Amino acid sequence: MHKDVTIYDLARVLNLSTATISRGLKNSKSINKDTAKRIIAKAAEMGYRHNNFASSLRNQKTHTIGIIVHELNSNFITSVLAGIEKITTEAGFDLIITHSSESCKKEAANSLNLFHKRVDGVIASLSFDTTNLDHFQHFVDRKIPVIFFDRVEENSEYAKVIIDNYKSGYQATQHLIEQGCKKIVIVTASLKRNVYAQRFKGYKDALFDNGIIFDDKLVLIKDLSEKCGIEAAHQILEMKPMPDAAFITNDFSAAVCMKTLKENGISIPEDIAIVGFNNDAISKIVEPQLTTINYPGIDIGEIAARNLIAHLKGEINIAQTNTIVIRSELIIRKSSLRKG
Amino acid sequence: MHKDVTIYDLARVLNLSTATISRGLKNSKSINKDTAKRIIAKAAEMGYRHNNFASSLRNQKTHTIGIIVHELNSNFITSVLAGIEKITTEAGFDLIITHSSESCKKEAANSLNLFHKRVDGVIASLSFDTTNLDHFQHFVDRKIPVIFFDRVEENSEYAKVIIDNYKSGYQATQHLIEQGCKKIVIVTASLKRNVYAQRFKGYKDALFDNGIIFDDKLVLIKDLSEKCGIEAAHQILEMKPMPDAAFITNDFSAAVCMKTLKENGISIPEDIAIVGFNNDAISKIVEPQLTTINYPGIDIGEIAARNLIAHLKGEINIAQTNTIVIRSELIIRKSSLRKG
DNA sequence: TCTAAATCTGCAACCGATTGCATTGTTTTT
DNA sequence: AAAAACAATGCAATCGGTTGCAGATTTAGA
Repeated sequence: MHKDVTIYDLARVLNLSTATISRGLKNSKSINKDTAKRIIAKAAEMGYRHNNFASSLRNQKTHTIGIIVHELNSNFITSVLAGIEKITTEAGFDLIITHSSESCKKEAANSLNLFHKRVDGVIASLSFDTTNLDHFQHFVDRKIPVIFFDRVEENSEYAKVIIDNYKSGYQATQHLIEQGCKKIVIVTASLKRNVYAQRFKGYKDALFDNGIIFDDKLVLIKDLSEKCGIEAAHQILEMKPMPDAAFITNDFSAAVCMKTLKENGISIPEDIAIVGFNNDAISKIVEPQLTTINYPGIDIGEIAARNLIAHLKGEINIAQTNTIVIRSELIIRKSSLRKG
Repeated sequence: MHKDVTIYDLARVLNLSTATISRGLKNSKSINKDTAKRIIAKAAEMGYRHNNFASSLRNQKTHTIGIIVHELNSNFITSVLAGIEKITTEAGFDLIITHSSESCKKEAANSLNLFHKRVDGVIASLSFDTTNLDHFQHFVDRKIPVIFFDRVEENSEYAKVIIDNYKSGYQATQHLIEQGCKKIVIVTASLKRNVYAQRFKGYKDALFDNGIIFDDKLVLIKDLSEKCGIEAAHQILEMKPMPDAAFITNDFSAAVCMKTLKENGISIPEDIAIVGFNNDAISKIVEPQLTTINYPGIDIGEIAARNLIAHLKGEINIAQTNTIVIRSELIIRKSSLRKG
């Protein structure tokens, strides 16, 4: 096993100082071009690799951005990651991706881990059961920028990139009403999480604006898992009269729910119209295809990353740009089409 | 913005040497218990955080394991990650997760990045188009252990954790034959990748053992994307006579393919029986539910991580344990059931 | 030819934690 | 009471790269 080659080795072999080597390796303008070329060639020849620790220790910069997400297995999250990667790679930043499996405890552990790894900045989307942001405080104390996306804490001072969940919830509900639906169930998750709270608010307001009386027995708060979809279906089946529409704020749950309903002899959209949320791949595979809300993960990722990096370069201050709202849209498919 | 607290600060405040502080913080036995307690209390009070760089620089160890996977958005991968996390967290290792989006180039970049971050070990699953492992050579040169799982290079010297793809392919095909199928299409991906090559071999041998002549017009090599599922369906529809079974080596593609076939008036499993691979969530949602091969991601992740860590601790040498095979099983659902 | 400016390169301190060895003080043994 | 054993702490070098400043060399200008 050969030991690692260091700039000291290069300095010795090339008969130069470590200062010159260090500068030569990063093409500093104050180094003779030929010298720099020789240094780089010799470094390659000897298999030199830059030591991030030494340089991070010295620079107090890691050129690394930490990501905290609730889960990895959704189209939305992976497209956000793709967007983030595009921008950070261009800017020469590395990523450390962590996921909290919807657990606040794990989220806090990840946050601490990234803190210890001394990331230069953080991009995060909160877990289900996160109710406060104390575990991000260490970043604030050390002036390490944090941007949240999608799942955020609305009244916090942190920068955020989100979609208009209120509008989306309103649109989805309005669409169902326009299809002639009058008794609309909403299946969603903890209203403590902004995304669900806002969608719910949109739902409620759309009902009100159309003169439909809100009924809290039609609100099913669940965890949007597979089990949740099945349970929701059974609860819907037991309601008398049965609702004529369901707004389920997650495509996977919507798919499971639809399937369960169909197994019980219900026709979609004839007996009940369904709208999901996310435009996951599954929404195009279920039968009938699922009406849903599409929102561009890639753009959200790019914008979050771009702002974070601009902040790190001192070009902007994200503490000022508090909230960025990205467009989203209703995609109408068969699961909700009862007219024409 | 306050500067970071270091052991020098603690030493000054407590009137001790940095050596004592360092030892006290990690509860070294050679330190007076009371002193240690004072140190730890003061560290907490002053907001001291351990500097990983300084310590990694000194120790030449990062206590971090790098992960390279092709994609993040599959059940299988996320359960492998869960398994890895369980073990590494217990052992006090951190993870850096990277994904190569099925691109060998990106895989190489990730590998280099992890190398520069000086991970202590690597766990990887190859991308689609990776044809050689040169970009992992730097790890070998520096004696950094690498374990591959699932997507591996069969004839390499690296340690691997895999399932018996040959047996699974054989079982799937045998099952279709037992259902009375005679003309069985296989839809799969590049046969350069071990998993697909082995499944294909199992398919071929099962045909042979049952006296069915292999026909290479029934082999559709694709990329297992959404488009692929649609294309495969159309190719199947055009074959005369139409095949009575399809073994599609990925659940998502199988789902899309089934859907397309159904849209064209084909009944499943009556007209054509379908078997997928992976036991993804989608396999239970499509109609009819999809017969598939299940294999335990969690176990694969745990075993890979356990072996890697044991190697790092010097307990075993993974260079000797060349290949570990994990059980897998056929899960029979409606999509292939033509008999009783 | 002499000075001023420009171009290169080197010196040496620094980033923060670790650890073998030495030192000091305390307790036990004889 | 002196010697030996032990416990607790400190000294100082080390890991590898960076950078302000100074010094050396070359080039340009007068």
